Amino acid sequence: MVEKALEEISRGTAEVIDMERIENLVSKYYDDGSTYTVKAGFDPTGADLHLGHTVLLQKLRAFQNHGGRVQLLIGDFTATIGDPTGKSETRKILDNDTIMANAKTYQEQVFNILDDSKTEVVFNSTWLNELGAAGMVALATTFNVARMLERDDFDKRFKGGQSISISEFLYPLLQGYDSVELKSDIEIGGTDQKFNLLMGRHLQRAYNVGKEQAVLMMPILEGLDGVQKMSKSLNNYIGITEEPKEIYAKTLSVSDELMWRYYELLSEKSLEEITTMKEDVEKGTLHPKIVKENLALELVTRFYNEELATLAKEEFDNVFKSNQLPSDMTEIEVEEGIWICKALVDAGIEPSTSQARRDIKQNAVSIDQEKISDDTLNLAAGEYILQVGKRKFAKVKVG
RNA sequence: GGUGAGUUACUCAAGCGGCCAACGAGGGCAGACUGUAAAUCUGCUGACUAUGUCUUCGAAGGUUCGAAUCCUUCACUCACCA
Repeated sequence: MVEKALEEISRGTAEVIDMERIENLVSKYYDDGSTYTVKAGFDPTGADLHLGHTVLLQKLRAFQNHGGRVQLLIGDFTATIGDPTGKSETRKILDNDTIMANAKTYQEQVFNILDDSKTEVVFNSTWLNELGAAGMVALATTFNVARMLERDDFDKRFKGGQSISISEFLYPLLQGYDSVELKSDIEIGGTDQKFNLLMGRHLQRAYNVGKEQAVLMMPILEGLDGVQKMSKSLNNYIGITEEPKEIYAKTLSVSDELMWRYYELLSEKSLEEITTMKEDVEKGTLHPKIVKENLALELVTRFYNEELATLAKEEFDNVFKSNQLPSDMTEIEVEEGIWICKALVDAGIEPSTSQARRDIKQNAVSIDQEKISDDTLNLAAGEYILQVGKRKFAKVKVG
């Protein structure tokens, strides 16, 4: 039992520090039922969760299945600083209302995956607001600049002659201090959080908490481009609240290589199954497209249900395999004789008439499935289906 | 506080007082090929019913027939010195 639990817990991890401690906690749970705490911090800087977040959430869920009590930390205080992780420049700070609104949406979405009876949501402003100047100074004395500069992103920026704000030095300290307050047994985070996560251990020691948290790091999920990490700001993400057909379509658009990565980090399928599929694809007995479709179906099913997943697939196949039209598209009514470019802008499928002209010149625009080439065209009364590229459609009523 | 260097579009980055809506690369969009995949090739990439007009090169002023380019002030960044 303990063996299986540990296997589930270690699946897909990038690095674990103090695995022994995790083993002890889990086996103690199976011995006498005593629970332990697992901390994970979320920065309420964006409103919606995407698949990148779910990698961590699923791991938390795994802990919950084996005696872990999750401390879901909303970094509302630290969000006012901005985590320097992976940033090449100082991040813009957010105002309080936005942060609170984001935190709220987070909580609504998180319990898609987490068991809320085993989750405690905490805000770090609760204790950080109380810390005060003296507390901050005491906290800052536990660390020094040279070690802070060891951090890769600071180091790069420092050597590259870019600005680092003093407040950014405080970020790792404050995140680590959260672990002191929460007396966490384990903290999990992305590999890019390593420095911050280790800070938790350092500070738990410095403040004599009586234990040092184990640290479990998950790989960073690449975004749809397969290169950069999935993030809202890079617009390469799949949000968990997106429409089923969006999730389906976006999943299908990832490269074959990246698909295996997604399987590893996101799918519930066992590692053996995945390996078998991979071999079959290499042997040529299994088409990679089928494998990708299954992944897309699994993801839609997770956030909605099987029925909607099937629908999403049917819709997708209709539109792109049989070249039919999507079942729903934006509809607008316009006046007779409207200029085609204007109509495209009004329908929201082109950002400007200039762009519309360019696209028409490049054979990207069609009316009722017929490509057009005249960018001075005016529409006579009637109903038309306008299309730009492969995926932007609109129904226009003229007259 | 002093000295010097810098700020150009989504990002990096070139830019000689007129040939600058601004080289190039990445990204993005579109076309071909496909499995709406990747890779590859090609075109486009400020706005405007448009061979022209308008707004853009950190901000505000100025010099000039004409300024991204020269001058002044301000803001921000970096380096060295204190």
